[in-house]
Amino acid sequence: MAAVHNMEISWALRELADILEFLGEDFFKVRAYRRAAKIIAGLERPAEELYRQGTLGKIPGIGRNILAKIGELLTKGEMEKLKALRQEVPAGILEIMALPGIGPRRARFLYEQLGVTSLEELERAAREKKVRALKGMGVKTEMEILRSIELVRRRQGEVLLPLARELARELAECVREAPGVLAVSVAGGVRRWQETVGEILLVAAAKGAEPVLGALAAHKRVREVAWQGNGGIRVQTWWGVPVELRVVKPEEYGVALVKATGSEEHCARLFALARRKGVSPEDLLFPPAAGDATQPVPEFPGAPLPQAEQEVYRRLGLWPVPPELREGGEELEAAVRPEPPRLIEPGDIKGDLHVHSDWSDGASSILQLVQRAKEKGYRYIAITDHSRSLGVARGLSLERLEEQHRFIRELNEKEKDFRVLTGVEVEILPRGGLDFPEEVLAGADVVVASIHSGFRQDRETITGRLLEAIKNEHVDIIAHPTGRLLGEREAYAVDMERVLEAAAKYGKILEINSSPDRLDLDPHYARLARQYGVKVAINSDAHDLRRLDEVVYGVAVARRAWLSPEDVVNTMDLPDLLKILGRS
DNA sequence: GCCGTTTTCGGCCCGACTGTTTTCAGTCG
Repeated sequence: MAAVHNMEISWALRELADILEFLGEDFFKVRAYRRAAKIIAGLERPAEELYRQGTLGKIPGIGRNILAKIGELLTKGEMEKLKALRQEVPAGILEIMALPGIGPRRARFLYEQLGVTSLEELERAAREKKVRALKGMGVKTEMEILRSIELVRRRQGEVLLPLARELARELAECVREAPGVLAVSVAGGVRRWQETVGEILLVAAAKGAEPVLGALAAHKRVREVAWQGNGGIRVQTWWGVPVELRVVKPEEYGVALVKATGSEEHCARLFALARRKGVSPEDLLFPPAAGDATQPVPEFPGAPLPQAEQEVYRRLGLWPVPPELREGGEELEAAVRPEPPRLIEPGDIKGDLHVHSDWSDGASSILQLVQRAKEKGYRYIAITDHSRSLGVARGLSLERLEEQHRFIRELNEKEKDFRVLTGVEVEILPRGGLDFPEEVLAGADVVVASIHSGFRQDRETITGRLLEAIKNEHVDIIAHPTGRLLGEREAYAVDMERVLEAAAKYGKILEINSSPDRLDLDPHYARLARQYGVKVAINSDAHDLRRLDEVVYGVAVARRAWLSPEDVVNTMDLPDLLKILGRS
């Protein structure tokens, strides 16, 4: 593992971009840094490796300057320019600039007019009604600022799942290699595939705790030790996520993993059940079996559980409950039944119905996407680039769309056992209606419709736009139905029950968007979808090759919603799928 | 900042929405 993680390089570049933007630097320069940050974050291999090989600078978007800055970070541990700029700009201003509705200009204006350099100071100024007095700002802006600050506060300390998984993987590896460790596993929200987490829990089995605790404390990602003792340690990391490790005696491993993985509710009910059944704590002691330590952070939802943990559930007369279900709902009642539900697994997915290519704002060519889809074992993939009105995403004009569909049809003539579906992600326009005329939509294999504008419209308006799209006979799938961006933007005001009702009536599919910052539908609505008889599609919405793999996050959402393969359209073989899409 | 190869300088990003305003600046996707 590289010493400097790709994420860390990406963060540094992004911070550089933010500061330069605040300072009023040229738009294109700022964008260049942002692009580079995104490119580095999307790399499949450590940038450090590529840098040493001399191939990092060959990637489009990484030019001489940015390459040199990355080099500095890799060799000296910091970027000179970033260090210097940090002196110039108080860190809190970047937080102000990150508020929705506040860009570089307003952040600068607030700073100059009110002298605010942090969220706290801005909040005070807003409460004292000083913001509304400024030129160009009013009561609404002031209220909006207070609301956004509230939102930021609430999500503080929560990170998206992929970041937590990455950190957990590194630290678990380190623990596994510590002396005397028999097994280690991540637990808690990460293991339950919760969408965001506030901490990472690790459980290890070892004869002696001290050397194991010491190994974690000495890890390079660890910033400081919060506490240590009694077989446990809690540390703060440089990535901002606290990590707690519990080291238990080998025979306690299974039950310790159960306790550390389930929600409080799940565990309380589980151990109440044990008492009712007269199962003593001694009856629940199971040491790790051979092979229990193979994968500390499960690679995909539905991965096999450690034997020691399975034994705990079996001893209580239950089938081993998958971590994604351990939320304290009805999973324990369900688990007394002889057969566990057949939850969807990544291997059930036969294709992706929402993918962007370099024809619009994707980074990869159609051929690359097709190649990767085949490698993943898919039978089909739909290329669904943006429609014309989404300018920033280089939305396709009518002519470009037709050209692309011609290209794809020609491609299919050479394909055997694989089908590239023509598609489009068509804008649901702010005033209602769709961005392409009927006859164009009629010509596509898959029409994905979604909202990218007018997020702040009222409930009636937004719901109305979605209902209109659902009623359109050519629309197949509503993508990211609530529009939320985790940690950035709340869902728009939508009456999801009416949307589901309409989707059921018109036979439309709702998406579980697998992007880790969307996960939209969420488990609650995904489950509701099934109750309404609405099928879902688990799509990646990938903008590059690597993100095709994010579909596991969507599968995790579906599992958390108790969905089976038959609830999900892209588990179907092509003929059945085409039938559902009305294209057979 | 990056890129190109009719190149080493000029193009790259644009339309819509929002809140504040009577004509527009700032923000966003």
